[in-house]
Amino acid sequence: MASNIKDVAQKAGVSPSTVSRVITDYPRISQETRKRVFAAMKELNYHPNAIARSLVTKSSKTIGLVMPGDVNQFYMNPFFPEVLRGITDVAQNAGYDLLLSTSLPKQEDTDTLQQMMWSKRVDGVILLTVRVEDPLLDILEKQQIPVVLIGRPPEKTSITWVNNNNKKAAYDSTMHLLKLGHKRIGFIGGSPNLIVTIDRRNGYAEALQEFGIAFDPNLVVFGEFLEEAGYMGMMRLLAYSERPTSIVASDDVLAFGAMQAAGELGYNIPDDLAIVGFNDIPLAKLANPPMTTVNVFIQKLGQTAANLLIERLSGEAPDPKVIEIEHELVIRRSCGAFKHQSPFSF
Amino acid sequence: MASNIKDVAQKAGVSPSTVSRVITDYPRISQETRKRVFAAMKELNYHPNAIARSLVTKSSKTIGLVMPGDVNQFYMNPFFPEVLRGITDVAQNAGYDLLLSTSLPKQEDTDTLQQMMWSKRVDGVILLTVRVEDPLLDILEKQQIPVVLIGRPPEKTSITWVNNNNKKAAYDSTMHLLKLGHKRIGFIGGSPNLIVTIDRRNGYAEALQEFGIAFDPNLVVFGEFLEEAGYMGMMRLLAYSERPTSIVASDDVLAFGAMQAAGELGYNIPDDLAIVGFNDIPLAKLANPPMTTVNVFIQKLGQTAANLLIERLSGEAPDPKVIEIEHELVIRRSCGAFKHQSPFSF
DNA sequence: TTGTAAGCGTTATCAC
DNA sequence: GTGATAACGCTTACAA
Repeated sequence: MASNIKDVAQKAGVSPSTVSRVITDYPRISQETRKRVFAAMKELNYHPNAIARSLVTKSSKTIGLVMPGDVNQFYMNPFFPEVLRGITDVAQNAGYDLLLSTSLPKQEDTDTLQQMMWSKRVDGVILLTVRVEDPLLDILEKQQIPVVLIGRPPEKTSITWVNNNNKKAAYDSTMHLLKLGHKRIGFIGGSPNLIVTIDRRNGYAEALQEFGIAFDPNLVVFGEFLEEAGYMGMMRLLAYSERPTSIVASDDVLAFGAMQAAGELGYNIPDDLAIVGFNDIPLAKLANPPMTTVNVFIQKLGQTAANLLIERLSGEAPDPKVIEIEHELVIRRSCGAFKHQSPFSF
Repeated sequence: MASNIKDVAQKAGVSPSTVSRVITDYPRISQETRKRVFAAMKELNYHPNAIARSLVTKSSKTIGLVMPGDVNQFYMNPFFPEVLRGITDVAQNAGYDLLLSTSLPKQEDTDTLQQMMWSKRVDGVILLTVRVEDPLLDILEKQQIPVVLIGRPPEKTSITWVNNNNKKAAYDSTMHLLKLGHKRIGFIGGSPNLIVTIDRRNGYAEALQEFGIAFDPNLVVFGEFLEEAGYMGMMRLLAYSERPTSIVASDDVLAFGAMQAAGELGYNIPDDLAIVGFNDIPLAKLANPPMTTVNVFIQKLGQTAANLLIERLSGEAPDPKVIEIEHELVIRRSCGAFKHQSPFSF
């Protein structure tokens, strides 16, 4: 059933190499034979075997995607589809496919990465987030193939990465609350073993310090990047004897959970409790009240990472690069700065 | 740098075939040589070339994922990460990786599918949703490799598919509103060129009919599966001279948009306007008020599809199969049935 | 402009 | 238990 290049060659009355040349758009080939070859390909319903081609060209035109730790949980945060959107966008225009490598629950993700890097199934890898003391980084140092990180590696490395200035971003949103007059500001962080969480916490702390407000560990909680964590975190903060008047959540999903908890417990947002989120997910503007949040341009993060990787793969830009994606505080009603605003413009 | 099976063989003092046998866990091999081979592999930092292996075994241990039409938009709906979660879960346990094929914007997705199916890069394909008169189905009929559909194909086909009973599900949620006394029920549908949208609309219509309520086309709107569409759709329905007292939205994201519009325009939910959504996305319970919605067990949809495909790939279950995933109406406050309920239990 | 032949790194078949 | 050797389907010098 499945025909190969030899069949086509025979039917077209040419050699396999000629067929190969037609497939790969080799210029010096006569229109006549090209036409004959195409006809034969069509007649035999021929489709090139990408595997065989990869074996000889040593390129799979595929980008590997790796997420450390619990993949399941990573998928659940709206960050994932958004960053994937950016990566896909660039990849498809450059003719690359995407391989999601799925490590077994028991298997170390380091093994998965190793396999991916050495198996020749991908030309390059994008690592989607970075943990504190991430063992994957050691592997990446001895990279076998080009790698781009989304997120900040903990130390100086020779790896290319793209990231927001998360510290500054959290600083900005905290500062926004401080300027609105808040003195007791809580922080609800995501997974504490992710660098991004640490950076945002530090930005929060720095803003407080700049306002001469003592850092109170009882006002800081961490969880996973899930609604539940925001809900529970808010509970804890509100139960504190010196409860906060506002919250910096390091993720919109956390902020949603926090808003729900606050609402249930009889607090009005933003009057009793101002909340600022992170990421500006599509539903943020539909929250009640619409959520003030930091847009970190996730899609651009993905696009930039994919672009950097593809540049490397094309032989350009061999040096490790660092690119910072901008962020922007999107002020809506949950922080009390506005009273009304429609989420859509006509 | 990169070593191959020959290098390992040489270093271990055995033949390449023996090394291959060690790699593939061939039983009849002496512990002695096995140990020597492993040592050599480690010393040379050898990793098998998956491409070369695929070429001869004719299997890539990879499942292809295809979504028709605008990939970008598909990613944006929470359905995507959730179904992917289910697929990943099963795939990783069976040792399969996932390939996201990204068709160029201009390129027909039929071409992309063809390429994927013939290029030998994937062993099977999961098609993530089905359009009305989907041209991809014609291609799938002449399947080259096993395929599983998520969603209902429009006619009798010889393809394996898994789906919710979307008609029944919409019937159930509409019936719920009817039993609460609603007579004017609006329908906000997603993309009208998707089978799932049509099925849900039909279930809605059937319930009305059963209650002897005339179908009013002015109470039915369609859009994309995005917040904006729900917002705009709601506007249109509320502007109607005989405005609805309740809404069946065929997606939670649409319902969010609809709730936002209603709120802005001064309607109280559920008192002035009851709303029922679809999918039970994580944020549904955090809506204000918490959203009544149909849980369609998206993750299970993905798991089942992956399982069916992998069964086929393992040589089992060669006949086309159809599996229906259950659904469940999750009653929260947006339809007025309850007044209060906490989204989390302790 | 086209053909011949070697080789990409494996596994499978058949010996021994 | 282990080793030669021939594929797998393609690209790419090198020749013509």
